[in-house]
Amino acid sequence: MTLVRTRFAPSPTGFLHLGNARAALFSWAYARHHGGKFVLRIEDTDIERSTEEAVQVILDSMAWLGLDYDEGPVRQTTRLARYREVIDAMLADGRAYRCYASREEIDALREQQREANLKPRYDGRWRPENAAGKTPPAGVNPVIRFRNPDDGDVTWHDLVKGDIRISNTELDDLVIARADMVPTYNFAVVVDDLDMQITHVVRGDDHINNTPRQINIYRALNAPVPQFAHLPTILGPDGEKLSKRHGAVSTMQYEADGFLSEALFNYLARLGWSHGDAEKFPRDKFIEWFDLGQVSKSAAQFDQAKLLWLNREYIKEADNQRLAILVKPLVEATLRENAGANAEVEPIADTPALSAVIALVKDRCDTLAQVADAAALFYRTASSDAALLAQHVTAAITPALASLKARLATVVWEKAAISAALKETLAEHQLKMPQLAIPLRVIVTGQAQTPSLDAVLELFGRERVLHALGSAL
RNA sequence: GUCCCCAUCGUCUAGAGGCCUAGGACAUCACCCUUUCACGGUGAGUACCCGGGUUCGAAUCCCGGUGGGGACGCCA
Repeated sequence: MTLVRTRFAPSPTGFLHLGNARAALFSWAYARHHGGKFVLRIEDTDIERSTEEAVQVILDSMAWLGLDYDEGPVRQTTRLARYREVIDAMLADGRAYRCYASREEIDALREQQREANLKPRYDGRWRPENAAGKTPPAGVNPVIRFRNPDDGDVTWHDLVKGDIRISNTELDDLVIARADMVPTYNFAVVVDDLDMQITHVVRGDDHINNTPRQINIYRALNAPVPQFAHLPTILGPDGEKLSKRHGAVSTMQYEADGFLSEALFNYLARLGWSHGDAEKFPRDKFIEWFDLGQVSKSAAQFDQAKLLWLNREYIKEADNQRLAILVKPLVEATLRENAGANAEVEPIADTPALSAVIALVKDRCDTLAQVADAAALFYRTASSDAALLAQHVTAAITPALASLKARLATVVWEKAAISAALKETLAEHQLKMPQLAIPLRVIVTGQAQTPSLDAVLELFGRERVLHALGSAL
């Protein structure tokens, strides 16, 4: 029984969108489930577009989601000599050859084929047998092409999609090294997966069409072919493919938007994979249950509403101290925003304790951003809203408010006693709770809707409540 | 255009020939609870793409359409 080794091999050319993140997640889970190893490789052979920032984003995203790797990150640009070595060997015995065709020439060929309703394919014009009489044009650095088999089929049993067969007549001699000798994707992956002894290649199904080319290279290298598992695409809310230029959102954006990483983890795990009726499960259950056989074959549409539901669920059960740490900067940002851009805003007060505030408000929040908004109420000086006051604090209710104020001045300051004071006032003035509660909310908090009033008053503190009542009456 | 992949409620999915008058979850709607807003509880509606086979019997197997997605780079 060979050890399972999987890898995640993103290219650092922008942010890591959800499709990539899920490929990483499934690849990671497969290795973890089987007690294998998970390798991170940075595919940075596209030197033009690869950036250091993008590498960092990949690292950050994986760390946030808790996808730990056993080896790497290995950068392809550090392995150039190795690719060169393999290419030289292939060149030496004709498994690969130099092609001197210019880009313009190839473009023209493709154009011509498209017009004839043919699939654009390289025609083998610099294959040794065709180039016999030709002299390489002076000053042209050739690209290296892989000599693909001319006939026969390439077949493999995909662990997600099942048996797939593609005819070699559909393929052509692909470029494996650019004119500057930097290898291209299809070649570098094979050499890397080989050298890193990857046993299971788990990746997006947009790579299905690359797979037969890669299998042919494995064969040319006389190397064992790994197992392949091609995951279905994640579609955006509009049913379009998620891509960097179309509606895709960076994984880290979800953190910024107030999602808990366990919620995104769970959502991504459940998107395109299932375990019976299980909807909400922790990461260790996912590892225990995960297998490629349960991955669905068809593309899945991203559903923000369901992610929000999971986020709400995880917020509800999250430790309040932990939430307080995550939410504090958001509350301060909200206060700063309310105060105006230039205003000095001090760090939020210690009383009431942020964790206590969060405990009270979190039930009604989908995101940490909403938690912060709700919590900010307890830390800003009540901005009295004249219109709301006029609407709710009528002459009819002032006597009751006054007697409540008197009671609150002496009552023991805790929820039950405050509640009792409210009820006594109601009885005395023959009122229903909403008749008193809403004006009081408006006076104390500046808004008509808040969590349970007794709890809100308790957290606001006697001083602030009496002060607010004093200025309103 | 050529090739490849896919097809169950609006969405994610369960379903491996009879257990399916198709189950769960999100969303929606209704009712209940209620100190407002929420939370919570109960319930409802909504789906097997179409057409042919195979079979005593098909959401499940086969073929053909249709629809969607992907690939066809000196990108990955």
